[in-house]
Amino acid sequence: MARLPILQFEEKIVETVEQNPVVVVIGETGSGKSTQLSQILHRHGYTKSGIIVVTQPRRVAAVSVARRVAQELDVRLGEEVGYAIRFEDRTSERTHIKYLTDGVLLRESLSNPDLNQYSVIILDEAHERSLNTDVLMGLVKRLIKIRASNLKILITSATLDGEKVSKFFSNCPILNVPGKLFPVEILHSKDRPTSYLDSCLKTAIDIHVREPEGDVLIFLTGQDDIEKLVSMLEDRIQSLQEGSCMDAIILPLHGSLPPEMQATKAVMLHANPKFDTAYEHMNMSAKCCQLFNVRVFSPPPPNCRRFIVSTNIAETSLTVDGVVYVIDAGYVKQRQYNPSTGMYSLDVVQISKVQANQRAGRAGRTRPGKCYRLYPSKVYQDEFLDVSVPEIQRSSLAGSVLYLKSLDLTDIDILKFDFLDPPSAESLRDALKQLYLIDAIDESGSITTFGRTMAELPLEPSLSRTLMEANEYGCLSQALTVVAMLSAETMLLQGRSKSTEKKRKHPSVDLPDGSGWGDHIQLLQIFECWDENNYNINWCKDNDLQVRGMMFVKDVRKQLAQIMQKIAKGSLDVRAKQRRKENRRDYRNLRKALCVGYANQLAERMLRHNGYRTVGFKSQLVQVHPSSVLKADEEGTLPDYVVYHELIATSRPYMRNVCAVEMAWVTPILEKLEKLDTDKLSGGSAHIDEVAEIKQTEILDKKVDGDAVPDDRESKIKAARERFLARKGKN
DNA sequence: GAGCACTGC
Repeated sequence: MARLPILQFEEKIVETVEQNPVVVVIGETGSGKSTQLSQILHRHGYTKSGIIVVTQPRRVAAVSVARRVAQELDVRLGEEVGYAIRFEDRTSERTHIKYLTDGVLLRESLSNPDLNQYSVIILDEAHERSLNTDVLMGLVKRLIKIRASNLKILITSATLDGEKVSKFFSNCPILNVPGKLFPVEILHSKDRPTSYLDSCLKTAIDIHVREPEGDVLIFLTGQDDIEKLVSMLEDRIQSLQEGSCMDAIILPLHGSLPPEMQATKAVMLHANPKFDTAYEHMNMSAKCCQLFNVRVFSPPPPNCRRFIVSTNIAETSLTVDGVVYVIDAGYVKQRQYNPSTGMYSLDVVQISKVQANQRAGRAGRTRPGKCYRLYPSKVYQDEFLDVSVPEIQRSSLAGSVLYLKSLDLTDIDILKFDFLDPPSAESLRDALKQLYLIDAIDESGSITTFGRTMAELPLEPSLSRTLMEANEYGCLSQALTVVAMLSAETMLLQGRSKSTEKKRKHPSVDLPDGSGWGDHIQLLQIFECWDENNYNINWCKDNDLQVRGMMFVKDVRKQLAQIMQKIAKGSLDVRAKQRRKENRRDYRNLRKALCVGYANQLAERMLRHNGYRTVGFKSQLVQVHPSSVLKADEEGTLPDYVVYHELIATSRPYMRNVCAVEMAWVTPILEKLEKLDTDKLSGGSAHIDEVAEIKQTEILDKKVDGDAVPDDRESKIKAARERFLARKGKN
């Protein structure tokens, strides 16, 4: 193997690390930073005083990089070199180089905040700015003050972000390590196309007709566009394929393709020689096998060009060999959270410069390539952000804030926690409100005993709270199942594109329906069915459930059950097979526990129709998602109150995964909302208060569904209750 | 009566 570029910098790296507590390393693709930095420092004695730990944002990366390093050092994986990911810890007492996902490192620092066992912490791929990496950056910044004498931090980032990270760490030095990419010629379009798909199609055909062999990778935003372009390409290429040019294979690539893809991905990344066995074991459908084994991950037949039409999954998560041409439409689909409404939306946004460069780089892995950008270079220069908006500014922060509170960093004010890019004050306030409503913090913002326990569970706080309440009501086993199912929800149903939809003969007729109580109950019933069928894999297939998703649920459930056992310090009945007695008919206790956990995700039905308005947020009209199994009564009326798992704005604002609850359980929440004082919650943090005041006024200005609402919070809540009671009297 | 990019504990 050719010598990796990074090795020429070995002395420089060691010298810089020797003299500085923090070093930023800019390493382009192919520089070997992920595998070599740890080994370089190991060679220079940094494993004598502790372990060198390297974080990765993805599990496959942690595993495959660890495997590679073990190979290079000629040791057995899990001994001197190991890795730790969720459900799998392959390290031993002899481990001195350890790869892990950033989430695992956060969990570790929960029980050992100073991370004393580590002599070096390397935060790899920090430019991806995952929520966990951002929290870690804040934590290590604090750590180097405490452990100045015996801790070294390395942060790897992208060219455009290095200065900023360096500044964050008191202007620490930046080392540049070149990559091993071939040159990629960048071609910008003159104008922005009126139709991206047409423009993609034209560019792709031009390449196919004019350019020498080499695969084409096309970046689009989602499944819909991908399917459209695939069929457009098929049509067009068929019409010109009269021996005038080489053959073509057109392949879609996105996350909702069958689960076998994921497994294949892992196999490929690990370059597993047992590929064939693994492949048989995965029991692939003929189509999938064609797509992912024969086609995307192995070279095309001679005189044949592949067109891979992909989401940004091909940007970082997965590498397709043989790509020489990239077509970049310049957009990506991003999930964002709005803290004032509690609503998520999935928006198409422009990519950042870092993303654009990453995409272009995909053309230069095997030989010089070309990247066709369907936007002018002026747009790239003037409009694109340097780096994508970090996840921490696009997510609900309840989990992260609870985590930080539970660390008890007495020397740090959580609300002024030193983030590379701080989240908005509004977002922090929203997190505090959520935590207060589920008893994780008290009215002055201090973490409660409840909150500490909740922080130990690898779940969203609302679900942790549900488990704890369920434990009180004797329905822990059911609640464990529900929250585990929710953690895997997107992996459960088979990917259903419009074309596969038609092919399906019987759309899951045999699955339980939640007995009218809603989607959580249905999820519970589905798992119970599987349990009754002894976790039979064929049962999943018969019911159009992804096997991998269901297996994941089983793992999550087991992990959560273990943690709950530990917390309760006694033996709990967490068996899925537990005899379900009186609770089975109306799932009353379970629904009650969900209501307590989802105190911040409550909605009240409107008087005259089946629309709902959210309670506790700036009031909005929302609807039950059409995919829900929640049932109306004989008169066609939905339940007066529901809790929901998430609000998502697509064509309209929808509540996804709803559960019917009762008025009596809602009252305590309304009372708590009445007492809510965000100023007090944020512990008098000045900058928070300012913004809070402004927003408060905004919230109270809003009206609800045409009904004039008194202009203050207290009477608004009272009015809501009165309206409800009036309605109740009618029935 | 609708549809969803990608990760992770």
